[in-house]
Amino acid sequence: MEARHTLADQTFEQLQTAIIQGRLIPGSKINEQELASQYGISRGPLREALQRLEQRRLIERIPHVGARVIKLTANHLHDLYQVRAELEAMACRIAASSISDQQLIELEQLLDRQQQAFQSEQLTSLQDDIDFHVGVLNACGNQTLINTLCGDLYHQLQIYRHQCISSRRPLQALAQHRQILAALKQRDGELAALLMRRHIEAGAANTAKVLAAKLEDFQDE
Amino acid sequence: MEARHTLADQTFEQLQTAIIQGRLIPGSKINEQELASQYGISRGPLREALQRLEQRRLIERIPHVGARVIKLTANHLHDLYQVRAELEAMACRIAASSISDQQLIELEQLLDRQQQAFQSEQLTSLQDDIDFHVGVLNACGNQTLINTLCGDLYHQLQIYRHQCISSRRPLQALAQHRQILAALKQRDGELAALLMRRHIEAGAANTAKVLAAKLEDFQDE
DNA sequence: CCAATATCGATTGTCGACAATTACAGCTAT
DNA sequence: ATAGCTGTAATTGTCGACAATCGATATTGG
Repeated sequence: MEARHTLADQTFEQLQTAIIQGRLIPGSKINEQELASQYGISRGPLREALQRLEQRRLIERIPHVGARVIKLTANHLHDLYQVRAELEAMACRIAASSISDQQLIELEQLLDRQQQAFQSEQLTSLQDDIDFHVGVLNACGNQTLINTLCGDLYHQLQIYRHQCISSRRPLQALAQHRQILAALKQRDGELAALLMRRHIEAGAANTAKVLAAKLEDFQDE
Repeated sequence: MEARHTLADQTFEQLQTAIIQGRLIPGSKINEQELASQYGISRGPLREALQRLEQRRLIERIPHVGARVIKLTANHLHDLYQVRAELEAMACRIAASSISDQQLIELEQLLDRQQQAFQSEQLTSLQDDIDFHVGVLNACGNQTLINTLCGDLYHQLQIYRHQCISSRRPLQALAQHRQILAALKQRDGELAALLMRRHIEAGAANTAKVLAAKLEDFQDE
């Protein structure tokens, strides 16, 4: 509950989750007046929120014309995952030589909790996967790398992952996370990077398949 | 002269160059009222410009407190160049297999023009170096990669590069650019990536050295 | 004399109204 | 009937003023 208690920030967060969850459908136009009164605020803070969404590439704005939610395309998805794989592999390579024993323990505990939660509830959350990746990221210590992934790319990715919930394979993902963690433990950066790249590419292929099916259905535009 | 003719955009551009050129000194506080009247506009558009500068990490804002220009630190510089090297090496790897003959020719012509300009005027512009890198980037075709570098990282880097004009070695840089281009011509992605990484790391070391000297002088805080 | 607190000034956040630009509808002319 | 133009309505950009919050100074109690 990270409260930056300003209306613009709150509205930004709400709009972001609305977009990620698909409540604001991709490609639809955004009316400032309408949204503002809908959220019970003025157009000032709303415009600030919209601008931040634009910088995160969740919406597209044209001066004097307006804002639209971004559309989902196979190309965009491909580009996103390609950059993500490269950067997270890099994070692994760095983290392997800089991660602390404490951080290693925390990551292991995180995976244990997730495995336990899965065995009992049998349902997995998208957040679980993200938590592990963010953990590795933080361990690498490169703030620019962290900002680039957490501040920009992850939010765009979440749109696709939420739209394409897919036949996700949480057990497989969990096993891959354990492999990556083992490599980090052994300070084998190259192996960790390789495993991370494969893990992400598997997820990309999976998401892309579901997206293709979805785009097939909506033959519109 | 890419005109997005809205006051907020114009002000954003002007403020950005002001920061990059060091006219707004790093770490200094920003007064909205003062800046607004200085640019002859209202606080509305100015705040939009400030917010975009914040997203590009050229300034830092705290709610109800205000905005400050970012400070230059050796750590930040290191992180920036590390990510940049990785991403541009990646761009080379992709571009090697996707660049068109036309694009190859244009890059060569660009380098020819730069060499000619250098031989006649004996002075080199920072923009020349950027132009080549952007050219390679565009050739790779990954829009996410392009956005990440051009939209975020480059602007932060330019602050350091402008502050640390350094004993730049334009001839050496030009030669390295030619080597990279040659590798691209031969469709040797791995070689191009390697050369690009070395080229960037050389620039990083150079800039870091100058920055260290600068920080030595300003022993403040 | 120092510390904690209250008050004041300054700065930021928010609002409603006005100006500028665009999109659409209807009309005219070919 | 369609292409181009024109006027109007709707939407976005901009402004000035008000409200909320923070930092610094002054004050009071120990």
